[in-house]
Amino acid sequence: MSWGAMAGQLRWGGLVEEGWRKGPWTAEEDRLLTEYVRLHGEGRWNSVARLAGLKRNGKSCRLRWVNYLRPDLKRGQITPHEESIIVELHARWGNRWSTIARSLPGRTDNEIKNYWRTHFKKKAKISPENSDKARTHLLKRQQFLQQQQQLQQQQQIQNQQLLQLNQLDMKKIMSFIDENENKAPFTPSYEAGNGAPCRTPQHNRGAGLAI
DNA sequence: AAACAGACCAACCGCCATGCG
DNA sequence: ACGCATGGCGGTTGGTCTGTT
Repeated sequence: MSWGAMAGQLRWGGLVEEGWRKGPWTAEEDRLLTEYVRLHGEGRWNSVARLAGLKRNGKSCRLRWVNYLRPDLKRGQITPHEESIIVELHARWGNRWSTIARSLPGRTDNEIKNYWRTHFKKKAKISPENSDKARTHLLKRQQFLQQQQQLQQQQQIQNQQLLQLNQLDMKKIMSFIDENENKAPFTPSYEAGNGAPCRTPQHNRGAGLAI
């Protein structure tokens, strides 16, 4: 565990009122949530705690999935093209981040919001005398981020290949379950048992789910 | 080498909209 | 029509990382 995660757990005290955990997510929690969504689909977030054995409230689970775990997320630096779209759409819609995010596949409202705040909100504060410094600073940082992005892209390709393999496996498992439903009970290691994969269309109205 | 400043981003909170009984 | 549960959205906070002084 990283120092950050440790600090987070110390700060948040692990368990809080009603037994819900707060603070940074662990790899194990991510795994449980991913597994839950793969089996039950998105939605019914308040059931996640019960069904996946997570000590997180529904809101926290949804946020984690939407902003971080979704397989279709495009990680890494915002491209100049995306930036121009953000600028244009912000001029049109203002701070309607989820609306803007709908026009940028793979980007979340949170990501765009953060990007806007750091790149544009503060630009107004940059005075002429220190704008050069800021520019070179930004340039160096962007070079660094570009390197990071290349690494992440490589990793993402590997992850997607892995995911495809997993999905194939899941299909096999699900068809196996279907075939054997009345023969032998399938008991995964976590509680996925009450069989209510309720993903209604009306639950997909938010930006996070729209592609 | 250490202190500091700023950028970045994950995660939380509160409010609001919607669906359902 | 009403109240409750749930989910979505925007704003904010706080920790980490990196570059600068």
